[in-house]
Amino acid sequence: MLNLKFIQDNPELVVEKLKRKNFDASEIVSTIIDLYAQKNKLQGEADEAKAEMNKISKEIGLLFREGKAEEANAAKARTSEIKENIKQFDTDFAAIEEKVTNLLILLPNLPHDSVPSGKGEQDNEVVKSHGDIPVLHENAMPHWELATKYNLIDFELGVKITGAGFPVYRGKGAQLQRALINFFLAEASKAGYEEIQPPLAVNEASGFGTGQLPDKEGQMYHVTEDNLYLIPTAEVPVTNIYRDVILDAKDLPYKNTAYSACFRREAGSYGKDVRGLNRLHQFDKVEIVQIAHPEKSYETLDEMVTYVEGLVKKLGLPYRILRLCGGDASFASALTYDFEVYSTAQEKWLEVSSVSNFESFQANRLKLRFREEGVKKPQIAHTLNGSALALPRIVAALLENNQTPEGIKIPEALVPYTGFDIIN
RNA sequence: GGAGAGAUGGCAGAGUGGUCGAAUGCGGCGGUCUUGAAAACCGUUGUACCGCGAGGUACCGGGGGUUCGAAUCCCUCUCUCUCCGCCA
Repeated sequence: MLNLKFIQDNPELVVEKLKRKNFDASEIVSTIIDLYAQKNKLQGEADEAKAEMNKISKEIGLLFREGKAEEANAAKARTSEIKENIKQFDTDFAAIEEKVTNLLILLPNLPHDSVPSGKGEQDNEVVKSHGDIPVLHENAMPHWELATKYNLIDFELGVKITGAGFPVYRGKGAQLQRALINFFLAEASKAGYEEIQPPLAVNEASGFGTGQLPDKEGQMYHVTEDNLYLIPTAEVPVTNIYRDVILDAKDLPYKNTAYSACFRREAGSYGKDVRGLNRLHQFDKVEIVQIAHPEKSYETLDEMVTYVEGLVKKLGLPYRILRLCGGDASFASALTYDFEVYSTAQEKWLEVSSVSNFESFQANRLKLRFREEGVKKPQIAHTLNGSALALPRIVAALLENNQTPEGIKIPEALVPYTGFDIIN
C-alpha cells in the first residue's frame, strides 16, 4: 500500500512511475487526492464539534458538582444539536476513509528506476547467465519419468490421497527433499539468518499484512470453520512477526529464514506447464526475509541476490538472473530479480527463486516501523524477501540435468545432507 | 466438547460514570552525585490524524448502544488463560 501523504505530495510522479507497470493510475490518484481533501475538511469540522462537546460536558460536570443543577440542565439542552452533527461527521468521515482505503489497495507499488519497461516475460532483462547446459545421453528423460523410474515421487498416489498437485515423495526422493531443506537452512544460518519455524496457517490480519488479502484470496486455501488460511509462502507468517512493531534503527537489518510447506490453489492455471513438479498445490520452500533501513534496502537486495546465486552455484545448476520488467513484476514489489535454472530434458528455464524489495509497500500495511536514535517520530521500514530456494523445480532440474546412464548424480555440496551420491 | 475467569501504555498492574491519555512499580532515556560504575535522588518516557503554530481530535481487544459525559454501565463478536474431557 502506498503512503497517502506521498501520493498527495507527488501525484504526477506516482502516475508516471506506474505507467512502467502498465497501470493507468491517473483516475485513482486524482480521486484519492480529492477524497483526501474532503476527509481533512471533515476532520477539521468534526474535531471542532467534538472539542465543543468535550468542553460543555466538562462544564456540566463542574456545575453539578457545585449543585447548580438548573444551569447544568440548560447546558445539556445545547448539546443535542452538536451531538447530531458529530454523528453525521463521523458517518461521512468513515465512508470517505473506506473509499480512500479501497482505492489505495488498488495501486501497485512504484517500480524502482532500474525496472525495465515491458509487457511480460519476454521483456525481462537477463542480468547474468552462468553455467553450461549439459549435453544429455540418448534416451534422457524428463523428471516425471525419472521420478517414476527410480521410485522417487508418486504423482498418482498423491491424486488418490489428496488430489492433483500433491505429490508423494518416497525413498530417496523423500530423502533428497529433506537434504535440500537442511542444506538451504544450514546455508542461511551461516549467512546470518535466524531460523524460524512458523505456523503453516495464518489469520486474516496476517493475510492482509503481507498483501494476500483481500486481492489474492482465491489463491489461498481457506479453512472456513476457523477462518484461517494455509500459507502460500513462509513470507506471510515470518513477515507478520513484524506487524505492528516499532524497531530500533540500530537493530536493523533483521534477517530471518524459514522452511515451510507452501499451499497454493493455483486456480485457473491448469493445462499449461503443470506437468510433474513444475506447478504444485503443495511444495516445500526455504524463504529468506529481511527488514531493512530504507537507505540500505537496495544494498540488502544485492546481498540477497548474491546469496541465492551462491546456492544455485553450489548445486551446479546452469542459471540466469532476470530483472523483471514492469509488466512481469508483482503488484507489491519495487524491484524483483528472478532466478531460473535450466531444465535440460524439458528444454526450458524454470523459475526457482524470486528476490524482491518491497520498500515500504508491505511495511505500510503492516505498520512496521523503526525509530532512529534520538528521533521521536517512527519511520516505515523496508521489507525484502526471496526464495532460497523453492524445492520442486530445483529437484526437477537436478534430476534431469544430472541423469546419466548409471543413475542420477547428487551434487557434491548436497552429499553430506543426502548421505548418498547417486540415485540408481 | 463442558464449566469458569479475563483482555488497560515496552512489561507488570491500579482504576467501576466527570479535572483519566490513564496511578504505582519495573524497564528505557536525560541529569545530580562519583576517578569510573553501581546504589540513591531528580526529571522525562505511547501511537495516529488535523493544524504554519498555539493547539485540537481519536485510541484502555473489535463493533454497536445508554448518557451532557464511558477504560468504567449494557449488547455483541474475537481472542487469551484456568479446570474437566479428549489427544500427538
